[in-house]
Amino acid sequence: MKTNRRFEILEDKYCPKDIEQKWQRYWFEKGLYQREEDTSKEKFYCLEMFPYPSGKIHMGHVRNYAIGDVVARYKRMKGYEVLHPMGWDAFGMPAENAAIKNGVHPARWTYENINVMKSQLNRLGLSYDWQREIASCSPEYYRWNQWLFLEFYKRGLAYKKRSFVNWCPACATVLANEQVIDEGCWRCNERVVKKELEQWFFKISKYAEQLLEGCDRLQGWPDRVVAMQKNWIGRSIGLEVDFPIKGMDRTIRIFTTRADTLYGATFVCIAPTHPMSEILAGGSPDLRVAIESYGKEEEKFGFFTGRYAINPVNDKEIPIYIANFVLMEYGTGAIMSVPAHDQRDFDFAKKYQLPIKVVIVPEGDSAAGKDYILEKAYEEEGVLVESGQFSGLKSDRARDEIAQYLTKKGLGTFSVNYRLRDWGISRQRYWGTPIPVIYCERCGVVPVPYSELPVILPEEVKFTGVGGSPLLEAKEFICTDCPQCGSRARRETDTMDTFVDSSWYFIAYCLEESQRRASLDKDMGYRIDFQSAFDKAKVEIDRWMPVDQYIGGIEHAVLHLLYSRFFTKALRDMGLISIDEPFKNLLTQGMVCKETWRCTEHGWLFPEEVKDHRCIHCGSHAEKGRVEKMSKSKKNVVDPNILIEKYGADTIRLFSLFAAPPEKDLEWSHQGVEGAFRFLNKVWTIVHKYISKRGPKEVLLNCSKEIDVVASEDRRTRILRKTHQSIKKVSGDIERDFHFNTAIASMMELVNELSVFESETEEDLQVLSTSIENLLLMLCPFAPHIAEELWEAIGKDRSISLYPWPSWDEELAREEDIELVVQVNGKLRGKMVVPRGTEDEQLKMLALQDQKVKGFIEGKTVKKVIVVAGRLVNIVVS
RNA sequence: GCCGGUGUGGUGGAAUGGCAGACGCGGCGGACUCAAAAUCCGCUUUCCUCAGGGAAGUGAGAGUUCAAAUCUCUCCACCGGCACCA
Repeated sequence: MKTNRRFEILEDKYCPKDIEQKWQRYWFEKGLYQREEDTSKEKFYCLEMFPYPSGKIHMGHVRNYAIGDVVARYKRMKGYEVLHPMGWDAFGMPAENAAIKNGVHPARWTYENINVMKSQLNRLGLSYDWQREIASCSPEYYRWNQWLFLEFYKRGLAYKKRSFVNWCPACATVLANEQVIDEGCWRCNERVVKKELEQWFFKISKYAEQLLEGCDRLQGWPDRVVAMQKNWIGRSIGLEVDFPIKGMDRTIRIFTTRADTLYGATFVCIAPTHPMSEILAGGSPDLRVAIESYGKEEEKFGFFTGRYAINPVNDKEIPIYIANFVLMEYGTGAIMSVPAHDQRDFDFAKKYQLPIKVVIVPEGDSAAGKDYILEKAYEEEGVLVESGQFSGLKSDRARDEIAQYLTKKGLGTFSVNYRLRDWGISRQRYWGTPIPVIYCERCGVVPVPYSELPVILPEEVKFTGVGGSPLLEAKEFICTDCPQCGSRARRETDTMDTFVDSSWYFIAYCLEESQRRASLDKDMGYRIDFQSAFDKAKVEIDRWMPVDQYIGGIEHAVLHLLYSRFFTKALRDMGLISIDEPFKNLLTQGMVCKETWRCTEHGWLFPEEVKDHRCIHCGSHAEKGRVEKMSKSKKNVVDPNILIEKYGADTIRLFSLFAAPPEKDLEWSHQGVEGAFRFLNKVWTIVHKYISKRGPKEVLLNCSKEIDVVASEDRRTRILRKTHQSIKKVSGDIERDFHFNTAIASMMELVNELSVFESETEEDLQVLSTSIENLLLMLCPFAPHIAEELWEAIGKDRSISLYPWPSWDEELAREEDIELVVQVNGKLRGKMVVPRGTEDEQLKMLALQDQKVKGFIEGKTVKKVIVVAGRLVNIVVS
C-alpha cells in the first residue's frame, strides 16, 4: 500500500520539461496561433521589437517576449483577432565580423543563428504566427527597401550630397547622428571622427514639424519617450538676419533666437565649411586648422578673415571670424556673436580680445548706461539698453519689434530651426541592402529601373577586414551598363543603414503571405511588380495598422521609433498606407539587471569566482558592485536556456513578469525564480489533490462525514468570493497598463486560499472545481504550458487557449460584511465590522459608541463626522 | 545648463487622496523526519510598553485637506536623454 502511494506521488510530480515539449508540439501541429481570418472580430496587432539574430537569446529577450505573449494570449481570450508575428533584424555588422574572423559567410552565419534562436524562442512557448516570419536579409524582404528607396528618390526624399559625416575608424563606416553616443560609436565605442564623403540621405527634416506635432497625439506612449523625441527634433523659433559684407556685394545670413541682443553683436562667426569661408579666408592656412578641429568641443578655434560685416540695425562694422564651433548643419551656418549675453561668445571674445557690449540689463536695474565689467555672460532676459529706438523694451517685446522692423526692411525673416538633421543612410559595409543606384559617366546618377529590382547582394566576395567594404572588390557586381545610355557604368557599393530595414517591418508583417513570398524562385531574381503587390496588400495593411501594442527596449526611444514614424508619414504621403502614426501604444520594458562583483586585481568577477566576499584567484576582498544591466563584460549574465532546462519556461516567464512592473528595471534574483517555481508546484498540487478526491471521471465522492452545514457554507462562499475577486483584480491589473506583477500576486492569494481549503462534500468539490477552472484560465497567458496540462488533467478536451477569458460576478465578488476603519482626527483608532449597505447615520452612531474611540473623544467636542462609504468613518474633534 | 524619471521594511515591490508595507524573497520559530531536503503552519517596519496598547514612520522641509506615499511649492540624492544648437 505504501509503495503504491509513493508511486502515485511520483506520477503527480510537476515535470515542466515533459509537459512543455508536449504542448509546444501540440500548438505547432494544430497551428493554433496562426491568424484565424475572422474579420467579424475586432483586430489587435501585438508586436515586439524583432531581435538581431546574434545566435543566442538573453534575458532581455525573454522579458520582452514574455510580456508580449501575455498581451497576445490575453487579447485572444478576450475575443480579439490577434496578429502576433515575429522576425529577424538580420542585416548588420556582427555577421560580417564573424566572416572576417572565422571565414563563415554572413548569410550562413545569420541563417544558422536564426534557426538556433527560433528554437530557443519556441521553447519559451510564445504564441507567434510563424507563417508571417520575415528575415530582413532575404532578397524577398530587402527588395522592398530598394523599391521604397527609389520611390523616395523620385520624390526628393532620398538625395546624395557631399558632407562631413561621422566616421567610425574601427567599423570603417559612416554613422548617423543618432548612432553617435558621447562622441563614440554606438556599437564599438570607438571615437568618431569627421570625414568628408558623398553620402545618401533621407530627408527626414522635411517631416520635422509633423513628427513634432504628432508627439502630442502619442497618448499611448510613455512620457519620457515622447520627451526624448521632442528633444531630438529640437525646434527653436528665431530670426534670420542678413549682414552685408563691407566692400562686397554679398551678405551673410545668420540665425538667432535672441534678436533682442542684436545691438550687442560685436563680431560675426561663420562655419569653416560655410560656402563663403573659402572666399573670405582668402587662402589663409588657418582655414585648414579650423576645418580639422571642426566640431571638436575641447578647443575653440577661430581666426579673423580681414573682412567686416555691417550690423543692419545700427550700421556698425564688426569683424567676420571663421570659427570651428559654428556648425554648418544648424541654422544658417553663421552666427552673430554677442559676448555680453552668450557664454560661448564671451569665452571666444576673451580669447581673441574682442569687445563686449552690454545691451540687456536685469529688470529693475537702473544702472543702464554704466560701464559693465562682466565676469561672465548675462544670459537671462531683461530690459534693453544702448539699443537705439528699442532701448527700454523688455526682451520678449523687443524680439518681436526688432523682427518686425527688419522684416519690413527686407533684412530679416522669422525662421524655425530644427536640431533634427537628415538621416545619412549610406554604409560602407557588405551585409546590408544594396543601394539601387548606378553611376554613369555620361548620365550621372541613374536609379536602377524597377524592372531590374532587386539588386542582389553578390555572394562571392572576400572578407579580409581591411580596405573597406568587400563590395569594392566585387567586379562583377560593380561593372554594369547604364540603364539610360547603355554605356559602361558603375554600381553603388554602399549599402543601407540597417535601421532602414526596421523602419517599416511592422507593415511587412501585414502583407499577405503570397505577396511577401511572391517569386521566391531565385532564377526569377525575386522580381515582382511592386506597386500592384502593394495595392493588393492595402486592404490587409489598412485592417492591421497601426500596431495596437508595441513592446521593446527604451534604447530605441529615438533611433528606431523616430525613423519608423518618419517612414509611416512618408508612405502615407505616397498613398501606400492610410495611417500617420505606426504605434498606437508603446510599452518600453525595463532592463534585466543583476548584482555584480569586482576585485581590484581581477576586475569584474563571475559569481562563482567569489567565495565569502573574497576573490578565489587572489584572495583579496571582492566588492559587491552595483546592480547593473546584464552584460558579458560585467560577468553578471544568466543564460535563459539553462534556466528553462532546470525550471521550465513557465517559471522563467512567471518570474520575469512578477518581479517588477514591465516598464521598470528588473533585478534578477535566483530565490525569486525558486519562488515562481514553488507557486506553479502549488497550483499543480491543488489540482491533482482535487482530481484524486473527485475521482477520474467527474465522479464526485460520497462523503458521509458529518459536518457543520453553516460553517461549510461559509467556507464555500469565501472561496467562491475570493475566486470572483481574483478574476476582477487580475483582469483589472492587465487592463490597467499591464500590471502583471500585481495580477500574479492576486493569483497567488487565491492559490493560498485554495491550498488550505479541505473539500469534503460534493458541494465543496463543485466550488473547488469552479475556482480551479477560473484559476487555470487566468494563469494561461502567463504560464501556458502548465495551464494546458492541468486543463487536460481535469478532463477538458479542447485547448485552454481556445476558451474565453473568465468574467466575474459583481454580486459574488462583493463582501457581505465590511470592515470599516474608524479614525479620530485622521488617525486610526478602531475597526468595526458592519453588514454591507449600512446607512451612514447608523455608521456614525456605531463609530461614536465604539469603546476604543470613546477614549479618544472624551472631553472633546465632535466638530464633524465624515463617512466614506465602504471605507471609513473619520471623527473630527477639537 | 536644459528636459524627463525615480526615491516606501532586511530585500524585489503593493497601495494614485481614505487601514502604509498586498504578494514574493530572506530571516526567526514550530510541525513532519532517525536525519536532511522538500512540504506545511506561525511570526517578521522601528521604538516604547503598565502587555490593553501607545508613539514614530514612505529622501528633507513647508503647504492644501476631515484625511497625503499619493496633490502643490522649495530643497537634496540618484538614474536617463540632449547639449558649442546660436
